[in-house]
This record gives sequence, C-alpha cells and structure tokens, in this order.
Amino acid sequence: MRTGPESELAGVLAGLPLFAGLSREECQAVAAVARQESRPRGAAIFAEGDPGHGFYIVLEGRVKVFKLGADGKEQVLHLLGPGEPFGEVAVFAGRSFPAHAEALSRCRLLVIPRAAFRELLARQPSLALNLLASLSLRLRRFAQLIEDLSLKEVPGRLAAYLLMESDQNGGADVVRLEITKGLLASVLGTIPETLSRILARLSRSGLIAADGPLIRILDREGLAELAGGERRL
Amino acid sequence: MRTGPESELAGVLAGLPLFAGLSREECQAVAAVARQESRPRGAAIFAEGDPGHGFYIVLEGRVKVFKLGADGKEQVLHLLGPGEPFGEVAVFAGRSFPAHAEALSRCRLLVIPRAAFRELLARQPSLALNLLASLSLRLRRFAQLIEDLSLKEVPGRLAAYLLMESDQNGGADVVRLEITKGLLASVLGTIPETLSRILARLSRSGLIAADGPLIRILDREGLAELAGGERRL
DNA sequence: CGCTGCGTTGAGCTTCTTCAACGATCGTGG
DNA sequence: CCACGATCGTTGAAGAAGCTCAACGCAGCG
Repeated sequence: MRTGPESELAGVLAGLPLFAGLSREECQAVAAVARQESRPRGAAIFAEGDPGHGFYIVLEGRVKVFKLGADGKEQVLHLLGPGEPFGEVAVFAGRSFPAHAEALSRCRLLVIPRAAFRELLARQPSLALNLLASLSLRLRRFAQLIEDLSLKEVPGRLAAYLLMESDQNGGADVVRLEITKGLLASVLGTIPETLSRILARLSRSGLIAADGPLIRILDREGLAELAGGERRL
Repeated sequence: MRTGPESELAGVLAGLPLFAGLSREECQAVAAVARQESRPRGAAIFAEGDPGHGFYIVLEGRVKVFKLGADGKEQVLHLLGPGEPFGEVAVFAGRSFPAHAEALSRCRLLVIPRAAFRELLARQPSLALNLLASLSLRLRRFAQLIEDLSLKEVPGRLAAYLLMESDQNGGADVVRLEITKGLLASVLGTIPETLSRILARLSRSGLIAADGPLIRILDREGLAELAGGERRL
C-alpha cells in the first residue's frame, strides 16, 4: 500500500468518530476532495454570515467558535481540538455560518466542500448516522448552555464547569484550566472581572482552592449544590 | 386505494417536510409502527432525563419544550405546532430527553419508536438528509438564543422577537402574539413582570404601540437598532 | 528595559429579579 | 344571574447580581 500524503490523511480520517464505519476507500475519497489550510494564532477562520462552501475539521491546534455582541463581548459556543469538525450547520441549513470561528493557536485545518460531501452522504447511511449523532450531541450541549445562561448565576455555571472538567478527568480533585481565564469567562457567559471575583469568593468559602490555572475541588457537595442552582452562599 | 386510519395518517406524514422525498409506502411503514397519544392542556409529555424510546410529532395542538430552573423558572427552547417533530435528540444521542415537554393545549401526538425509525433511516438517505437539515436549523436557532441571552438585554431580545414575527407575516406592521405574555417571557429568558415593564417602556419611547396581544411596530429602525444590541433606550 | 497580554481588585451604576398588591377577564357552579 | 376563583397582566418598591471604568501587579518577550 502506498502511503502518499492523501493516503496518510485518509488514515487520520478513518480514525475519527465522524467517519467511523466508512471503508478505507471512502475515506480516501473524502481526503481527495478536501483541501488543507492553515491559520496563525488569532486569525479568523470564518465570520458569521459568510457563505459556507464547506465545513472544517481541525487537524492541529485549537479553534473557538463564538458569537459577537454589539459591544465586542464574546460568547463562546464551541472549543475544538484535533479531530473535531465544525461549521457543518452551514452545509445542511441556511448556507451561511451562524457564528464566528477563530484560531486559538496555529492551526492546520481540513476543508471539506459542501457538494462533494453531500454526495458522499447520500451513498453512506452510516456517515449520516454519525452526523446525526454529532449534531444531536451538540444540540444537547447547547440546551445545557441555554439553561446555564438563563437559569443559573455565574457561580453555578462555574461550579458546573469545574465538576464537568473533573468528571472528564476521571473525577480528579485538581482541575487544570487549559484555557485562559478570559476565555473561560467567555465560555461561561460572563467577563474576566466577574469570573475573577467569583473564583475568589468560592475560595474564601472553602469550596475550592485556586492557584493560577490549577483549581482544587475541596467541597464537591457544595459545588454540586451551587451547580444545581440552589440559593446559597 | 383504501383509506383506513393508517393510510390517512400516512398521507399526513407524506405532507411533512421531515418525510419529503419518501414514497407513500414508506410513509405507510412509518404510520404502521407509530402510536398515537393525546394529552390534556397542561399535561407533561416527558420530563428531562426520561428515557427516550422514540420521538414525537405534533398532530394537533401546541407543545412547549423547556428547561426548568431550581427555583421553578422556565426557559422555553421550542414552541411546536401541528406537523412539527420534537424529542429527536434522544433518538440519536444520549438516549434520554434533554428537556421537559408539556402540552399547551389539548394535543394529539404521534410517537415514533426509536428502533423502527433508525432502521428506516439506514435505508432512506433522503430521510437522513431531511433530519440533518432539521437539526441544523435547530442548532442555528439555539445559537441565536444563546446570543440573545448572553449578549443582549431584554429590550433587545423583545425587539428581535417582534421583528422576526413581523417578517414571518410578510413584514406586517401589526404583530399578534399567539402566546400569553407569561409564555413569551419564558421564551425571551425573563419573567412576566420584566416583560411588562419593557413593553411599557418601548411604548412610551414610541417604538411600538401595544394593545393587549396586538403590537404595532411604529419605528422599525429603532427596534432594529435595539435588536442589534446598540446602547440606547 | 519597556511593552503587551493577562489577571485582580475597587467603586459606582445599570439591569433585572423579588416580593407584594391590585385590576381585569373568563369560566364555573351556586 | 351573580359570585367566586383562577389565570393573566400590570405596577411599585427594594434588593441582588453583574457590568463598566479605572487602576494596578505580574510575567513573558522582544
């Protein structure tokens, strides 16, 4: 088997959840129509309203997808790392990107053109199923974010975030923030000043111990109560 | 052609966007596995966390899908009328419903079992495409709601809502609220008291004229500016 | 060394919610 | 028919949460 650049790329694709169940040939077909791009840190990938001629997969680096308010405030919708797709919505509905995307670090991206992808999709039920699962998961997360923004206060959102991060680490008591606190504020729907104050408050209350990007969970119960939206503290 | 109850139902299904492109036989197959339910006004359809054995289509009546906060406050995610599906997310990801659903009026519902539907899906690429479009549209709307909740104030959300309703009526200057103001408050992520005050304020500013459920748009420009998030009364 | 990005803290203010009271409407049962 | 309760909507006063603006410390890096 030859291992040219396209074949190599196909191998990467075959390993992604999105393409699970596709034959090597089909992955090769995807790789053949895809185009690679790269972006320096801080560069825009697309803007809200841009025509969506295809969707993206992160090969290297990290990407944020976000909404921009009139005053410049950002609300992060997704944070993406290697292997994760974004921008699919524009392929299936509306044809324009519903939000902005920007490289958080130097990025290598794969662009998959709309038309070719839709053709493949019509022939590959398993691909459609994978996509449905992926979009459904995203809807679930959006629903959670809406709940957080509308029904919880900032301390509750932060508590929920910390517990979630801890769970993803197998329940470790120390959570390491992999993003700047400014970005975390945008994820939680607030601003850096407020986040800073809330972190200080939770520390004073003995729920957590914060040391730079390292946060130790001291009172899981208490955090869970906050995250649940209870009225305390 | 016989027109038994199932055949009739199949005809209804064939007319829905979700089943566009499916043959009459396939719609009949869907109708055959589906089950009808009805609910009185105010009754729960499912609760968040319930196992999702299938998804729903509204045949008659109206349904709200919503998140519930710890203090009882509700955030509406969707309002659904005849022909519209809901609860699909549980079919494709996570297996449990991500929110609550309740009948706003007496309802007739169609329940489509998960397994049978997924089988059909594997054989019908066009059905999968329809679903992808539907979920994508919903993601787009969720993204908009997140933007509204996080980046706009209540007057801006209300202005955006009114302009949207007007657009859906071909740009008519008079918008008729088809839902109670209490429910509208839940849609906009606020409470009835606040909505009432904001309506009064916009009226005083001459942007709208409110008369019960009838709202006349007096200053489209001004509303658009508010909806864009600009800083002005 | 000085610059820039990030984070923290304080003071003041805006927005929104909470709590309470009250008016209007509507359907029901006496 | 009227009275009653329930739902819905409105308004006022007070308080809480979060944002704005400003200043400052700190680290990394040219």
